[in-house]
Amino acid sequence: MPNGRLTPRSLEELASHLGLSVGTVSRALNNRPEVREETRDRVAAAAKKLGYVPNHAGRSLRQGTTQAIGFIVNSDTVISRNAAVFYFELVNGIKAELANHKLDLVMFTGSAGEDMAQYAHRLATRRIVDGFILAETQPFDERIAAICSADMPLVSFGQSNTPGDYPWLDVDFPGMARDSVRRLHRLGHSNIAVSVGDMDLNYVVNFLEAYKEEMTHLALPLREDFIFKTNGTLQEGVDIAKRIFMMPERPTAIVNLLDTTSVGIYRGLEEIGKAVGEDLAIIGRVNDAATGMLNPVLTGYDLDVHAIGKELARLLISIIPGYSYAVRKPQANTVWHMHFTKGESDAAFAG
Amino acid sequence: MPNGRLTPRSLEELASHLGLSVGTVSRALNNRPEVREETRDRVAAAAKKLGYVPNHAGRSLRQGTTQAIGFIVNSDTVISRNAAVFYFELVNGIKAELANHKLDLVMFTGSAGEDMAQYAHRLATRRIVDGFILAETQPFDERIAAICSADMPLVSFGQSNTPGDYPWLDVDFPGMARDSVRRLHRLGHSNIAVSVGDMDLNYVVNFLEAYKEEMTHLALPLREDFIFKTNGTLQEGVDIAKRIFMMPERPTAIVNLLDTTSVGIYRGLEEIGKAVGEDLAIIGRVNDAATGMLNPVLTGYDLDVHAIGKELARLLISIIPGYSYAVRKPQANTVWHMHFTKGESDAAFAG
DNA sequence: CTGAAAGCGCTTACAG
DNA sequence: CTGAAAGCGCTTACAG
Repeated sequence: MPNGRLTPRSLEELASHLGLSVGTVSRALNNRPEVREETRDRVAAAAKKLGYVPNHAGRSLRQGTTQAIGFIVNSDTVISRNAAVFYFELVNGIKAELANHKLDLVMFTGSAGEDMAQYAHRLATRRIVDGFILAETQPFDERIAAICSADMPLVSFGQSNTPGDYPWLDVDFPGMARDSVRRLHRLGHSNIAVSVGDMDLNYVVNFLEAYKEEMTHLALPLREDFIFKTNGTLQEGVDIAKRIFMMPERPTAIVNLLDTTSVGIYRGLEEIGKAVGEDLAIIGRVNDAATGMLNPVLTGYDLDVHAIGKELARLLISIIPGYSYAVRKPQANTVWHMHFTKGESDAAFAG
Repeated sequence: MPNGRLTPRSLEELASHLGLSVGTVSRALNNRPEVREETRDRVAAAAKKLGYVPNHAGRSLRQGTTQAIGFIVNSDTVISRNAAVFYFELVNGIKAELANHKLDLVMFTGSAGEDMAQYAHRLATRRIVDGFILAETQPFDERIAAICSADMPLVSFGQSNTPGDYPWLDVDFPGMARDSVRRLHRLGHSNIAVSVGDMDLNYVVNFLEAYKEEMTHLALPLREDFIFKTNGTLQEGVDIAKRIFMMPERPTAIVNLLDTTSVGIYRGLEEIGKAVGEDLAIIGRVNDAATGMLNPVLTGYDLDVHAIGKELARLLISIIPGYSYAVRKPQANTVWHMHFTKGESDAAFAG
């Protein structure tokens, strides 16, 4: 290589080192059938030994493809900071699947004060990746419009009302709301409260809607003061517990959408000397890291986040042109069901 | 645009739409002084209206630059999952600074079973970004060698013994260890324990080393069973608390490197009916999300993570060729001091 | 002030 | 089976 460098910076350098043309070297590296086996081996050995890696921009420009997938997530709100662990796990799942197709994952985090729609548009039109997985969908989500209008393959994690030709995968949070209300109702509870997070997020809206529907359907009291809105901090959970026991007609059960709220409520009840279960039945999201240590054991719903990541990646691959070899029938619009575990926090109504 | 598309896919399309040459349009978009103001305005208006964004591969290939920075972090270990929130906040800080230079940030997360050195080598040689910020350095870190050998600008968050021409920023965890031991010693404690995380990480090693040095220096007992190693789960913190009170000659104080360990110890002490402070003095990492709710208030050290992110970005920019306009004297090798807050968890030795 | 042309590093029809 | 050449979308000396 020039000036004593070990690693070739271009095919040109590698080719001249081998006494071959760039075309042949390129074909060899890409395992084209037409190249002689001996040549292929020689090229592969040299590339490996010298540490040659194709220049990304060159390949990308020529092929119109980048061999990478983008994952877009916000990083500024309190909600997403609580969700940080969740997203790291999701990313691991996505990567596990992408690795089968030699695709890389890059993560784009939007931050405070940034116009996410504009950011998404820039990412999409720059063609920096071959497709996007988009998290934290909103009821109307301009990021989706931006990506679709750039004709980029897209899978959204969470539904949205924004129209477009993209598959989504959504967790069945409405099912969690309905089942929880029914279960508590069967246990004799009528005054069933709910706590939710940021109402800008589509899944939060849907969860709350399902709660209301089920309460109405069972002719249970639907009261504004039984609906607690939080930003997902522990402290808010503590406060909810305390507030509940200052209400003249208080809820005897609560369903929490966010795991941190459940943890906070446990703590709040302890502070005011009330018992989880007997004094307030709780159903929530179960999750080793956050609620795994709660005592009594939290009754609720958990998710195999890693598996969700893999499925999102599969969905995306199925719609990226050029990966049709990998296409099982594109299973658009997947509803992902949650897994219920009976714990000790949902005692029967004490009367 | 061809076939009714609104957004031009190339300069060529935009230029012919405007009746100009690609060269002129390119110069106008890049605000070159030589283009006539009227032309520049006309081009800018059309680009904005039609939503033109330059193709990334084309620009990158020509300029040899990508206008993006990479942030590399692991995502598989328990430690990093605890650190997820930390890294999201760090990323926000990095982005805030990069935005001043019109640089994007992309995050690369390594996952289980992946050879990180190989991954780093691939990223670096592919020239997918203009420089890297590397987190979670190890005492010997092959990722650093891989990036340096590809001549990519690099800043490491945390020192490493791996040689190379790169600046680092390291938090003064050794200072935390020394100061904590001294403080507890002044309060009358001799049996001072310590808890640490993954010994593969450089900062953990350095923290422990400093603890040992200070204990030795003050002629305090340096015992293997006073050193607790954890993976950073709450449960391990709980267990540490319980184990301590089963020891024949037990520590009367402990310094925790990980915030989750402090939270776990509080909980463990409560379970066995011991009091934070009186029964066991605790100094730890203070951090709103994890330890903000502890009662009594945790004495310890906190970090302005957002500011660290900004500083890392500044360091990196100062060494990227072409950004010399932004160079304040490159302040390599920054030791970042922690901020101490007196709480209520470090009571004096009770005798 | 603008246009025509070269060239960044690849891949891939097209010849041979 | 291999080489020579075109072209992906940009930027930038070089002319005019």
